[in-house]
Amino acid sequence: MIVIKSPKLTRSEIKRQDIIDAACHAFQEFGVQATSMDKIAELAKVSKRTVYNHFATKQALVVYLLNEIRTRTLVDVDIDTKYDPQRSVESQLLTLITAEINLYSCGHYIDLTRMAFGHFLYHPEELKRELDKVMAQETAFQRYLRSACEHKQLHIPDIKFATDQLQNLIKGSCFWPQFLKIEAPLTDAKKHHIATESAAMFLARYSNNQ
Amino acid sequence: MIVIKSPKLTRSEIKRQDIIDAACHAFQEFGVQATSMDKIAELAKVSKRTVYNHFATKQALVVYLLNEIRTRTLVDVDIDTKYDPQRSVESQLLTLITAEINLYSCGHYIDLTRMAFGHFLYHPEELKRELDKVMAQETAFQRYLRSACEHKQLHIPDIKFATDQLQNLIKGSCFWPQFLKIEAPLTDAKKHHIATESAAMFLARYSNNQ
DNA sequence: ATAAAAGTAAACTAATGAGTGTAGTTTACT
DNA sequence: AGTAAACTACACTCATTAGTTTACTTTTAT
Repeated sequence: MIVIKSPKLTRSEIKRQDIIDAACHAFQEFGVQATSMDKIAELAKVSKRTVYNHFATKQALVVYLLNEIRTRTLVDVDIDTKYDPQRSVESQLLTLITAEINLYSCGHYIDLTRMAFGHFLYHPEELKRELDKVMAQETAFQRYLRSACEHKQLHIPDIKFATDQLQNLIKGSCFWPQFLKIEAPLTDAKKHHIATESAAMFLARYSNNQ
Repeated sequence: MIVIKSPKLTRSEIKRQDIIDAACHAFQEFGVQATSMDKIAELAKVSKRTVYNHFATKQALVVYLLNEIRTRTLVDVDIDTKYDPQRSVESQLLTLITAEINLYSCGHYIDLTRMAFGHFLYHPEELKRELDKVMAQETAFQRYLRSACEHKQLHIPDIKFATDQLQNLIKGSCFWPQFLKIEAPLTDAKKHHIATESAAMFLARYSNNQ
């Protein structure tokens, strides 16, 4: 369960935080639709009126959380994305893949996505808009692959497509099963296995060596 | 939109079918929660009481549809899954992949999954149970890969894992984007491209030749 | 032709949920 | 200490929804 916190202390802000935590928790567990404002007030141990003092409508609360979520999750994106001649491509790719897997595994990412999902599944236009904002930054792989191609370490005719392939390999094992809660969280051993195997398959296809 | 039909003719059965169609349609479009029984009656052009004559509760209607869906979607699974020495592995793999892609692309599959999803996203235990029923039959790839390994055409240490990898490559491009309605339906050219590239990557990793 | 089976419209219950209004209490700040 | 801002409990409105009841009509099958 994700919990959004910041270190301040007035009573009003504490209450507000309690509301946010409760909403976050409940939305993730039961979905937005199935969570009433009364329930949130009860969970936050706050009067219903206070909830409405902080968030004029339920929709406002949902929107606030979704924005908060996007800004909080997009912090970790800046890894080095240039090919480094000192290290093997395989090793560098593994680093990137591992970072991606860890993003998915921290729990936050999944929980947040679950919440966003419940809200957006039947609002595809809104979803697309939000997703486009994210997409702009989701190109760490792409940048690295382009760089490695320029150094003749990889041979990739269509970098966007190859990026998708690699991401599909990872998400299919690390993201979706967790998202659907049909599999237990991955152990480090499994994560490592998936990372090396994904890299191996990708390099088998696109490596320039031999 | 999926429509479940069978060719009979009493008035009662026509009405029943209208209800089922309407429910199917509405559940897929708006989600189960957001669709009221009144709405279904209205869409089916049937009195509310008639809905309740056919389905005692909303839950019963949902359950009926989900079962219907499972049995209807699982028809197409029986393709030949043995390695055929007369044809190349690549060609055979392409056949299987194409069949899988077509399953995802027929629209039915996606729509049905969307509906099931809205229902199951916050009922993980139920989801797992349903999924297990499906899993038992989702091994067409697995059977073929095992067969090809026995004929020394492929070298795969972990067949289950490799199957997942292949399926992830396909689903990531053909299923999830459609499911989320963030991409237009695939053209035949795109489908073919994804199929050949998935096969190419898979074989680059696991082929025994060379 | 007629009776049983199935459909209809419309009014109903009971519950839930979003959001408001109010009168009184607690907290924070000067 | 005193005031404004924020919190509380609680009663309220209004809309929606699952499911029922009733009195009546249409279909179907003998």
